Amino acid sequence: MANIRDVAKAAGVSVATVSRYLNNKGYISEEAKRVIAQAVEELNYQPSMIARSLSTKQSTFIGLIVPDIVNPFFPELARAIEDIALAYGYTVILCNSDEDLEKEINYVKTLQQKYVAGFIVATSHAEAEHYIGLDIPIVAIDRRIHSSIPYIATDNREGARIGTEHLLDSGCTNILCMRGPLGLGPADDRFAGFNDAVMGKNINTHIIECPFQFDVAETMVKKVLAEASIDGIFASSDVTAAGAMKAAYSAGIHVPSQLQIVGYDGTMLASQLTPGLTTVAQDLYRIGAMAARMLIKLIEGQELTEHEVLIPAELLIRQTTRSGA
Amino acid sequence: MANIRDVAKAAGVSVATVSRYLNNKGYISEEAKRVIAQAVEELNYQPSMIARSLSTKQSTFIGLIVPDIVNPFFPELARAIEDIALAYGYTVILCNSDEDLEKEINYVKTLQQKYVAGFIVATSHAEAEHYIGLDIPIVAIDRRIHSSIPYIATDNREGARIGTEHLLDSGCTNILCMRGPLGLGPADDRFAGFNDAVMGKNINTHIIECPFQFDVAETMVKKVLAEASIDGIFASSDVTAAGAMKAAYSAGIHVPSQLQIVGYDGTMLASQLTPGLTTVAQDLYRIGAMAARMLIKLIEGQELTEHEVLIPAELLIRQTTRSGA
DNA sequence: TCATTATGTGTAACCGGTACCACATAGAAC
DNA sequence: GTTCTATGTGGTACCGGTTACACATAATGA
Repeated sequence: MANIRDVAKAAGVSVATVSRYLNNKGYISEEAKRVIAQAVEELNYQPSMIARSLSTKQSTFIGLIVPDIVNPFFPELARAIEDIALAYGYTVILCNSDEDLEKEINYVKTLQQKYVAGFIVATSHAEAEHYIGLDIPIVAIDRRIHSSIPYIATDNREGARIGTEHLLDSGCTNILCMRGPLGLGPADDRFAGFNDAVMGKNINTHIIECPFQFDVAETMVKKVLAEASIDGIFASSDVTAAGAMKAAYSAGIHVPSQLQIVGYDGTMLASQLTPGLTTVAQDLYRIGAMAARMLIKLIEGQELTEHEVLIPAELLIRQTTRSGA
Repeated sequence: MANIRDVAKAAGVSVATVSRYLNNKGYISEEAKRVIAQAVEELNYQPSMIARSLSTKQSTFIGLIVPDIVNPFFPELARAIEDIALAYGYTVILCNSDEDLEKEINYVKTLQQKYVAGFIVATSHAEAEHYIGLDIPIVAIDRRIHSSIPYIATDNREGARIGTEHLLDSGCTNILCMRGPLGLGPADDRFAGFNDAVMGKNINTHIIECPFQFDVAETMVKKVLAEASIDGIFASSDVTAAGAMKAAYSAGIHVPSQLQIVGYDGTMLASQLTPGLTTVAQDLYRIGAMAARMLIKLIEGQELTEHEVLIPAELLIRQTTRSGA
């Protein structure tokens, strides 16, 4: 592969001129532009990003840290981030942390060695120290890491309130709330939103804490349905809602006539279930895209206009609730 | 950040010695090891992979090109690849091609500039020229690119045969085959497997060509169900099977008592549907992991023992077919 | 007319590693 | 005693870019 000196020689100019040409920096005559362009063409020259990175100490890699890309919540985020990154000339490095702090720290370290320009982090365990010390731009998605780190998420509390309200409007009076893990920001927020909705109303509520896992959700809900009479479920993710649907099916309980279910996230999964899952949709693409844009701004030294952004959620009424049937 | 010269100075040795120490190459005295290790520790030194890459013209980046990470087939692959890559010290760059040739070529170009060590490609359009000319290791997943490029996939023909056979065994006699796009390797193979199974049997078959998209599948199946009497569907992906389930539900056709459905892929989606989707499972993790291992072998200059690997598929019987009900 | 500024280009140090080569020493082999 | 080999270390060119600085020349302003 040709390098910049080959191009300079072929064009009959110095490497500095070629470099200026490539970066649109400083003065270059039209004539120089012409001959360089021709040389670049002839040699099929492509500048080495590695060499450029070494010299400028900058790079065009963005590290994306997610708990597990297999969770349907994350591919949509990743997709958005990748789209924006591509548009701005960045590439995305995929990291699965498995919610494992050590793995996460390790990743950050490794990627620093590789001069990543910044991180988008969709996982965290309050152990913010590992991030705030870094002199690399970071944007947090979904879960807040630290007040100093820009943060983008859905307005989970309001979203959960809307979703629960929908169950209420559809006539549910015995509601099971499948809240997410205690201490996990978004899960806590959604639970708060659920409470906002039922508070003061004459509603029987059952609360269970359930991880964002299909199997566990199915098992837990099966048990609850056997013991209590429930006519509505607010699940704090689509995956756990899917588990609840399965449990209802096994128990011979018809959805939505006997039991109504509202999920959360608005992933593909929700739309592909039968019956279609009514869900509180996060605008995942918008969140991802916005995070990517913010990160790139930070990387390129621009000021952020907003430090924390809450995106409104939208209720997608489908067939697991009666108004959608 | 400290560099290798700082370490050398602190340890009172030359950079060459430090470099040898870091790479476990050549002779180093125990004493030298000790002082260098100490200096590394003190300075919290981390070698720059960028500089190393520039010098060695190698890197530890693997480019993963998929059509769309949002398709539930790919996250599981990506996950496996990432796991293996991490274990061997590589990092994965995520690229969504959208089946767009230009985008794909562009990606390859960009990543070459960034010195990726190799590609794992899960997308292709027979336009293999863009890959075979590259002097970078490539491994193809799922879809064959060219005979010169190592290829790993499920034994789709046999998998489809097993899946179809299962419908036959469960008593279906009017079977709809939702084949994937014509000309797409795995889709053609699966269709061949379907034919292998029904050939010579006294079965009515209906064939439709259906892209791997939920909505399209739902619409197409709705139409077929309205016009013909079908008691079994072989879908060549879980996503399209999910679409078929939805169509049956809308038409008031009960699964599996009136209509049995077999999907293909064995993604999470299949297990999360209600009723659970009987599906021909690809061992996605194994495929991804194997592809990653093969690629790393190639990158590191080792010989490949196998050039093409077909992984057997496994039938997962769940509740959309009667033997699983 | 002379100083100043805008325009244009080249030289070479630098980013942080790698690795070739020279060189030193010590023990083994002859 | 000399040669050979194994062991250990250092100097420095090189990878392919960027950019500070020096140095031109032409145009502008006082």
